[in-house]
Amino acid sequence: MALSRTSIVEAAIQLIEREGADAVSMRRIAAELGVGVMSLYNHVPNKAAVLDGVAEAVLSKIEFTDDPGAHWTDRVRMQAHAFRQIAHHYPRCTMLVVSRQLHSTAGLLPVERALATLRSAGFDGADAVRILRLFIAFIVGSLLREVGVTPTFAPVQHHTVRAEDLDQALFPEVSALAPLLRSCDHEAEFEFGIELLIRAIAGHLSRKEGTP
Amino acid sequence: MALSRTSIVEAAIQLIEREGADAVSMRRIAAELGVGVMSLYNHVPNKAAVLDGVAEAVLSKIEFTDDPGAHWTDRVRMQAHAFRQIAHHYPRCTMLVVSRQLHSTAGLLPVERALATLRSAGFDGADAVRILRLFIAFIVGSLLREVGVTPTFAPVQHHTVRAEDLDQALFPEVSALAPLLRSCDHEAEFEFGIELLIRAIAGHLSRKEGTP
DNA sequence: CCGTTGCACGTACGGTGTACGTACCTGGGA
DNA sequence: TCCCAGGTACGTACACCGTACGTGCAACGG
Repeated sequence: MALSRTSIVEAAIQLIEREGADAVSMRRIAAELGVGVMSLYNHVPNKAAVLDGVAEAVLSKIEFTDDPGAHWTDRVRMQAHAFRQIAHHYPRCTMLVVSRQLHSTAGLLPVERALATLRSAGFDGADAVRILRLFIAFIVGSLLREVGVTPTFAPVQHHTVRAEDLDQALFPEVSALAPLLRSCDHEAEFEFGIELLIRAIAGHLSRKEGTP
Repeated sequence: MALSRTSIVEAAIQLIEREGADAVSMRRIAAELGVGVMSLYNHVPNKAAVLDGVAEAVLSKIEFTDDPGAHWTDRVRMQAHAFRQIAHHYPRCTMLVVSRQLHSTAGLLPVERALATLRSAGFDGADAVRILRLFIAFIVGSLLREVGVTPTFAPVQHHTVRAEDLDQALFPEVSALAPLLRSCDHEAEFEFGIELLIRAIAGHLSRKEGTP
């Protein structure tokens, strides 16, 4: 396969998913492609550009199956889940996506869809932007926890601290709720948050249109 | 000053805040302290431990002025803002705090306070944990946007894309709301999100206790 | 036919984390 | 008092990193 920007980015993605973000180096990418290190620089200005490309590529793989006829709450649900699904397909790359601010138009399509949905629901421009930012903050924060819990597919990774060696007098609630804190059904947590947010902004909407 | 783990971590914090996370290296830290590189390893096992120490130290500087007598909504507000204030004092380090999962008890005190507040408000254990995770996700996501917008205190950093070179036919909403998207009053956005979340969980609570 | 252009490549430089061996200085027993 | 054991600071060395630079080859337009 001919060397190209996209083939380099693709190799970087596979390398990240296989061995983690720390393993990414120009030399490793070149070896992956069976090519000299400096040949990469004929297609890519520097390493940062490769990482930008990774974020852009992953982001553009979100599958939006938007149905403009559905109720806006269902559309919001769909878009949130579509955004979240990339974290399952590319868990290691997700950290890159959320921790780099991108300079391309790749991230604009989700934004456009979301704003259109919110506007069609009846929110004015300012509220639509605010609410979009609220959802993005929640989704990004959730993804960060999910991928942080699998830093290197570590076997069992004792969540933070062993239960028995924390002072029950100093942390009564934490030790009482330790089992709940240790385990986390990410799917259910995400669902809970999204549903609560949707209800909240629905209330925000009806409150603005004139309290019923 | 005698070399020690805390002095090394403190030097790392100041270095990060002054020159950014990329500038952090064991050699730079040693130079900062006027000391040989390998002397650091008498007090710290490796670089990752230094970064863990930075996250732990920054997190432990949160000032909680919790008033157990206040209404639980006010206590939640206070704790959320206390958490957020570290992003203002240590913007560059914040990225480290949110992108590393920590293995110490430093992060447990905020968790304990939050759980106690939620329990006193009437939530059961499972809901308290869920709601705490919801708030953390929102706060972390918000901080990530705030610090991401000032990656290196860049002068004006054209937010994502210049307004004029995006296709208004492809992105009608984005281009129409461009001014709103470009500027962001982080304080106001955070306030909006927190208030909406508090109202939402208050509704969640009254709905569980028996709909009024 | 020749010149230009573009791509793959090797070498080299400064920087990184850290394993290892060495020297000092200090404290406690003989 | 002597002596030595341990902790601390240090220098050297190695493998790896990103990438600036110069070289050779193959394709193509004149």
